[in-house]
Amino acid sequence: MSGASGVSGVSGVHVTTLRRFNRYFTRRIGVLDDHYLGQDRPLGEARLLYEIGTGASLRELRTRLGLDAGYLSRMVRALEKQGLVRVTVHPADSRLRLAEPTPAGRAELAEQNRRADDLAEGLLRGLTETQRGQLTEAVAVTERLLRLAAITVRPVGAASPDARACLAGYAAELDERFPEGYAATDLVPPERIAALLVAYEEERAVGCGALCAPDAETAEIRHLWVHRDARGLGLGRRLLTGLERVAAERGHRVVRLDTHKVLKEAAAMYRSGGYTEIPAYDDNPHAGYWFEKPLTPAGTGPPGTH
Amino acid sequence: MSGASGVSGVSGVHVTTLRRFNRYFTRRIGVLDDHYLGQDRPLGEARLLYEIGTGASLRELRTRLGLDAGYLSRMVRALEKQGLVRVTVHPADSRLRLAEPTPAGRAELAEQNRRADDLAEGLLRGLTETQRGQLTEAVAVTERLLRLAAITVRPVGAASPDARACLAGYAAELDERFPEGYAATDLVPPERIAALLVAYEEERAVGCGALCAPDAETAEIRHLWVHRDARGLGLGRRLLTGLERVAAERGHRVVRLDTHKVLKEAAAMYRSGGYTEIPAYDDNPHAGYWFEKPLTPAGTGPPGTH
DNA sequence: CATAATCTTTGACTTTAGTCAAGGATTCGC
DNA sequence: GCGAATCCTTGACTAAAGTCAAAGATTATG
Repeated sequence: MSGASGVSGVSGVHVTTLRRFNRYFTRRIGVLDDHYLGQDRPLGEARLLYEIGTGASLRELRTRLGLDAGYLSRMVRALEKQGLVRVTVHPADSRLRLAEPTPAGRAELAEQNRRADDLAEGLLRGLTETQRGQLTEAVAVTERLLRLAAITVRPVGAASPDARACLAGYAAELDERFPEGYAATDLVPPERIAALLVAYEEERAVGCGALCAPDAETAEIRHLWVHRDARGLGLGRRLLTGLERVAAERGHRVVRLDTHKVLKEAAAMYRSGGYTEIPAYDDNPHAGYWFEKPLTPAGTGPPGTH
Repeated sequence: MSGASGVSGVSGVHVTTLRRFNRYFTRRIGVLDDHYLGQDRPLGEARLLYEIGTGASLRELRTRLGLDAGYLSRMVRALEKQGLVRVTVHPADSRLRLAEPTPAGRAELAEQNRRADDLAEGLLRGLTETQRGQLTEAVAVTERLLRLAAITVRPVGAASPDARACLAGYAAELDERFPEGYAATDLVPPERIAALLVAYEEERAVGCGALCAPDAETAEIRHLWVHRDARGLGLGRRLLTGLERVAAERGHRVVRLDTHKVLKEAAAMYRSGGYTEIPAYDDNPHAGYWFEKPLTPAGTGPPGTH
């Protein structure tokens, strides 16, 4: 029916299988879901209540649900009239409104949840325990890969808000994990960052990696970090190879990096990514391993995803 | 958040994973899909055009899409006015109307298809070839298990339309596969069928199996069949065990069956299901193997899915 | 501190989606 | 061949979903 293989190099089998699944899934599960969750309530309101969850600003809801401001305003008002949510002014910015569920709203959310659980249970009840395990496994793999596929890695200014947010997240996490702690002042100052890549999952920054250029020959990778929510997807590796490509494009011939003794997974990733351990090249008090890897000149190999 | 494990015996991990996936998938893919496929057209019309495909009766469309008759009638009329479909009277039954796409409609369908392909390709492009393979595999397993979970097996009168349709499908297929052919008159007449199970996938009969009772001691399984579209799901086994349970409930102590030399897969399934080959117990000209299996009395073991 | 930008509300719409019931045209079942 | 059932159409609605623009209240910015 549809073309066997596009110019993109994506095989037609994959496209066909994914499309068939998509059709099947949205038709069967999506429909059920909408029908049961909404129950006596218009779907829009049910979804809105769900997204409000334990509380959210209208602005957030507007972008998350992609709704018109006027439409949202009215729906929130409707939920408020039904006694399901309470709307307050944001304490710091009084242009913003915050919506949070009342006890009645929470009860309704719990009921929504119960029904969704029932739905899932009903589905699984038709399978043997072995099959349930297989389904869970397959579903987890699917989700992981779909998420990974949706993440884009882009170069970003080192002083941009997304970059700062990621670096702050990085520092905060290291401060937790390092016995000696980690201060924001331990970060490389923006002006010494030669390039910075940020990974975006649906416009949300979920990881970063910086490149410094101590000299023309050598590049140094620093602050490679992936947000907790996006771990286990293979994103660290993607950021790493992305940084290597940038370094190669800029004419560097070798890339080096260090990592803390505590971060065993990181060290393992570097080793399996072609890095070899070398003697200390600086006196970074947080470093426990130093690695380097020769770069193949830019232009070799296929163009990567950007 | 949600209960760890319901009374149903379905573990909470499975429920949670499935729900999370459902949420993620419908939000991310479903939304995209609707948005792209519809384009300038209301979703309802786009979906209708899609379901019309190369042609379909309004009655079929109505049940497939679950629409109100009046609503459907008007939407079809709208598509007709836009020059996308043509409606004709069914040649055999002039109550029925057939809708088929005009060249313009076909062009629009092709465009829909192209966009859906693009969407899937765009998704897959973010993955390595290995990952694409993993995704395709995981997605296939998921679909297979979700389908299987949705199939119900019910006892049905041997003369009911569903039963007749299945038996006709069975006969037609055997006629194709047996070198000596198979006539509808080779089927067991309805009055000699003691019980008949039909498997339903969303109200469509996709498999059957009959039970005869030559004597109080012995039950005989016949006409076990699964529709092509529903093969590879493990449905044959489910019908088989269902029939065995019915036989046990009726007090039979042994169940027997035969199968054609050509149907190697069937023989393999019987063997792995606890059947042992025995000498011919009748002179069925189509039989090549004869099997039997002792039954454990009813009431033993957990109650099964009905 | 004026001006621009942001966030929300409100009024006035339109479009989509869907329901219900009456009735005409056929076909089925006895 | 007659009544029941089936399939479709039409009229008359309702509710949900969504759009657009104007305007009020704040907050950011040069």
